[in-house]
Amino acid sequence: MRYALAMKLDTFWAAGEAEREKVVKISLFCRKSNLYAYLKTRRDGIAKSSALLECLKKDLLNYVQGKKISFINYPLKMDNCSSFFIRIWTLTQEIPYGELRSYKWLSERAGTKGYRAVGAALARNPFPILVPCHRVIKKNGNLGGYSAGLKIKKKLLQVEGYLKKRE
DNA sequence: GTGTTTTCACACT
DNA sequence: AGTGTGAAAACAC
Repeated sequence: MRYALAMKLDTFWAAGEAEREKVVKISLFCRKSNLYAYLKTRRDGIAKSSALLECLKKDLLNYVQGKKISFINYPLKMDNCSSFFIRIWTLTQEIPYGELRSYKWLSERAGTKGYRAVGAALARNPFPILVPCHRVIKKNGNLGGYSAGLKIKKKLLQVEGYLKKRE
């Protein structure tokens, strides 16, 4: 059975999907209409919610209010993904709350010079926030990209205290 | 600043 | 098996 839950997180929206006590996917949207469109496409065969998702919702709501929540203990469904992607996502999970790392740092950690391949792996991260890819930015200090839009990346960095406000 | 090269995994054909 | 494309980096002007 597959479960889904949608929620408003301060300035943006999120949907979570779970399956057998594992998180399958998190989706972030900057507009409510995008969330609705997304839910519409995957309505059939999805039950309302689950204990795991309710717990996650509570944590996420606390997180966007500035509490130092760790998502490291949430079981994530990463099988059927390439081992390279899994390695990158796992290393990303090790970045502590309140710290930034560069794509280069992640590459070296993964033992590769394929900086852009690392970016591609983060671009397809199915678990934004839980796998804190927003803490990975460019070496020169620019933000790099974000799958759900830079606006949300900025917001998350703001929540964790890197950015004062603005932009 | 801009332009070019290096670098790698992945999705295409 | 070959080609193009990135959420990058380094180096050259």
